[in-house]
Amino acid sequence: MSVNKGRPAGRRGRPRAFDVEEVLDRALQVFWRKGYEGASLDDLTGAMGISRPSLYAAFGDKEGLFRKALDHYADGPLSFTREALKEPTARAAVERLLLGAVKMQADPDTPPGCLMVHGALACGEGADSIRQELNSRRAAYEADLRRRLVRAKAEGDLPPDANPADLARYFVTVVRGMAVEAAGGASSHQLRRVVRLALRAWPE
Amino acid sequence: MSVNKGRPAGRRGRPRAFDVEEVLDRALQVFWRKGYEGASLDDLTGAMGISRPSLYAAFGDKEGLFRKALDHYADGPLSFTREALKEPTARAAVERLLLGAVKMQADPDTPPGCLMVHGALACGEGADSIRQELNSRRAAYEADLRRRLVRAKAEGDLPPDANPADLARYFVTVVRGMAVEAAGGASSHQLRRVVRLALRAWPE
DNA sequence: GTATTTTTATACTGTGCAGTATATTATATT
DNA sequence: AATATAATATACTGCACAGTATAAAAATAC
Repeated sequence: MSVNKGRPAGRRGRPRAFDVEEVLDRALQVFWRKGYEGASLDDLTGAMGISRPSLYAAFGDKEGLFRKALDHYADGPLSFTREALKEPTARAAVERLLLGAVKMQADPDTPPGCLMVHGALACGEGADSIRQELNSRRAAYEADLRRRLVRAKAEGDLPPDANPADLARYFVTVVRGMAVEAAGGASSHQLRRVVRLALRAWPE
Repeated sequence: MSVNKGRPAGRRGRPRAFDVEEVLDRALQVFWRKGYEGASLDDLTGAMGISRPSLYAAFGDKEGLFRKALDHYADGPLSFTREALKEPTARAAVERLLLGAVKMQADPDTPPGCLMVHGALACGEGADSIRQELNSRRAAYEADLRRRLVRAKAEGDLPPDANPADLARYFVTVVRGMAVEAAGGASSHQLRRVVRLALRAWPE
């Protein structure tokens, strides 16, 4: 209990015995598997390997911890979305987005499904601010895709009669449906076949 | 408190002061809006207008009540699925299935989304039997659609290279994605545009 | 070495939960 | 009318939960 991992000198007092990013990752796994309200503080502290007061000192409260875990999720498992949208063609971007979603949602090393879908639905009325946060984050991902498709249309990468807003909503709807299926036990093989069919809606 | 609505003679003792189907419908609304674990017994008894012991006497326990509410859901809001599959062509059946799902999920008179999707995700590990029940019920709906598409293929109503299992999974995935979107506030107008695109995957 | 500051360990608090015990009320039977 | 039976109303039980108070431990500052 005297590790003091590369902390800047000048910080007085007893040093933290844990690495914030590491325990955040453990917390993310718990929230991902159980949802916001389904994850109890005993679940969280048990998986994180820290005590309750340590958690509160480092993250504020359960909601603060969840928001930090959400950021961690966006920067880690969900980072493929940013990369996907950089593909040169809209078609390639969407294909990579869908297949990336499959890979993430059915990855055997992480809980099945999607934290944002699971979290938003598995969330009573008491945690309304959490639900709003998740809704707005999901809306932001849809908006990113929509902007990418608007750009594609301007570039002639999509036919003139294509509707970027409708297409974006359709594809994120498929992604969220796959999250439900993955949470129910669907395999990545099955979901890839869903992707293949979903892409047949592509405007040619 | 002495209504005694058409109960068969010979039932001794104080008669029920409530109608079972009616309070079941109230319970369904609560579960639909809040999920299985999110619905407390105070929520339920409050909406149903009956006392706690009456609930336990009539439905066993919370899980028993939920299962009865699920049956009520299948017989009511979800009954359109049986009708949809009776359409003469597979294409018409799927179209009616998707549009019926939109109507149900975005009906302003009922909670948004789908009880089975919401219930399965908003369900901690404590209620594992509930989750399994919902998973198997959802699988049953997918199987119904698959059988309808297998029949269509045998009748020449689908091309020989069409894959009924893949198509069924794809369309139920879209339906579940729409349930997530509806729970997040999507309108029926928006969801109908999703349906229009989803149907472009239809094998011609 | 002593004081100061921050983290940690343990144990607690109040609240909401599902389920139940007890007593009362309303009906049918006799 | 008296009795048996089933449903209701009220209040309770034990438990899990998020959050916290208190004191001990581990580091820096002087």
